[in-house]
Amino acid sequence: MEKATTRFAPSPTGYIHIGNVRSAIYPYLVARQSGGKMILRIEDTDRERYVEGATELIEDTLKWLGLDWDEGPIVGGPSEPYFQSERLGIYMKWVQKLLDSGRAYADPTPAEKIDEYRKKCEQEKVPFLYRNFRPENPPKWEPGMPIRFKTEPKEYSWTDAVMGDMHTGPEVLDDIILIKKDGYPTYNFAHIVDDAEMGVTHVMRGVEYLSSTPNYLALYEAFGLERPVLVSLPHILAPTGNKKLGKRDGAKSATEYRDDGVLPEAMLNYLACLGWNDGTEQEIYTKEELIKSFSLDRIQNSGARYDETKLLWMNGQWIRRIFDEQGARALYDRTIGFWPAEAEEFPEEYRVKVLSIIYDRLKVLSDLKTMTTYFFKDPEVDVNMIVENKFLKKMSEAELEDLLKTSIRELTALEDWNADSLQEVLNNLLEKTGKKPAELFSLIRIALSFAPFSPALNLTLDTLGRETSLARLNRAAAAI
RNA sequence: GGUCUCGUAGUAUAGCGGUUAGUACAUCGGGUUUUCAUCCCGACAAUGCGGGUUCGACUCCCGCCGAGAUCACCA
Repeated sequence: MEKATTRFAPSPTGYIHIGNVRSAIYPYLVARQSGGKMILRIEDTDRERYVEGATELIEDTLKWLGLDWDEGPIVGGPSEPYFQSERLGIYMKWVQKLLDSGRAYADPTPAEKIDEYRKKCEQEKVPFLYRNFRPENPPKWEPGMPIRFKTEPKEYSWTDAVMGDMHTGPEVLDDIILIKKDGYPTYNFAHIVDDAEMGVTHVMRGVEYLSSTPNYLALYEAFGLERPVLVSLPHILAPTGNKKLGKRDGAKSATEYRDDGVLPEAMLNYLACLGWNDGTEQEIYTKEELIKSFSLDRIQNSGARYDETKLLWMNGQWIRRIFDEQGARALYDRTIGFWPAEAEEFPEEYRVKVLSIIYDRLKVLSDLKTMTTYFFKDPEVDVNMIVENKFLKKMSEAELEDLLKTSIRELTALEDWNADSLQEVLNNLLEKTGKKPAELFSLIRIALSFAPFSPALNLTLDTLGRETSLARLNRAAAAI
């Protein structure tokens, strides 16, 4: 495969929400698959929408997901600078070529005049094409004047890697603005220049650019540039409605998911497989597997709906996978910052042990905060949880107290306190008391944790330790 | 309105003229000595509509309907 040079070229207008990060993932996969390069370019030509700090947010997101770039901010590269706002001279140089060859012109027409033309067309119900109102004798360009492309109406055919063969007539071509009156280039112009200068082979972007493609084709032609591979990425749709996912739908930033305890592996996996599949029934992919099996022609060509439930399911899968394949310690390293405050006072070994008995219940790492508190702090005794429990409510309070005391006695007698021996004691208790597991175990479980759920009883007892376990059971027995 | 794109279960998708239309999430049952979860088993559930072409159409063609994108000195 030819080495591909791809780029992710976001505008620093705020955080990038998950609907957008997929357009960073696919270029990355293409670049890595071919052994080529991935470029990060910041398209900051709109000074009004520019948001301070947005570039750092973008960089953070990419780094978190493990999408490293070979050229761009921080790492530099042969085509520096990678901020469009610092490349103004380059754009002027390119536009000058067009000015010289008569393929671009300075446009002195005031905005009001343009509005007038547009309204006139609306009234006459004909499409508004600026090229029909081109100034006859454009002046020599001077700062403060926009520069337009002088288009040649004609038909264009091209192949979009996702959408297939495309064809359009001359009616879609117009004299687009190349340089704005503030001296900054438009996206339409700047990305052509930058992609050419940076050797980009695959232009991957959202489908919203599909209809402007003929204008880009005209520009490539005017410059004598070879067309890159054009790739239109369908939108990710909001959970409801048929609109593309956006911040208004509450689309979170990738970093918010990170802060909730979604693993980057899961996020990458989910997003990559939203609207793409390799034809097999595989669901869980590592980054390496994605790089290996990704292909542009298997990208779906209709929008895909964002489904957070599936993301969370996938995150659970990844949590278990890391635990199973890399061990408790590896998963623990990912949980720093997600524990309840009280956990800090306990040794790390203890937290690892807690993690290893509850990890299969986690959907997101922040679940640790609510699910593990009773391992670090004595829970408040709530007798109602015992007497109203569906398995226990048929027993009298005296009976419950007696059952608990019997259990305490047997457990106290146990010298070697470990998961296996505890299970033996519990089994013996079952036999001795003639109770069902649902009854006996529920009672002990609640007396220990006063939580809606907890891990297997012997593991909970073992982790809590002999002293704490017995103290809690006694406390509960006294309260009944 | 012009131009372009899309249309398989609630969701994401497989399929590429002949299948009991497969898989995953979700939902609903059941199982694994308590709960929650994991895991396992099972159930429900789809080719937008109408015409062709063909022995045969989810698949090819046309029309309709529905959805989306775009028509900026925003990207």
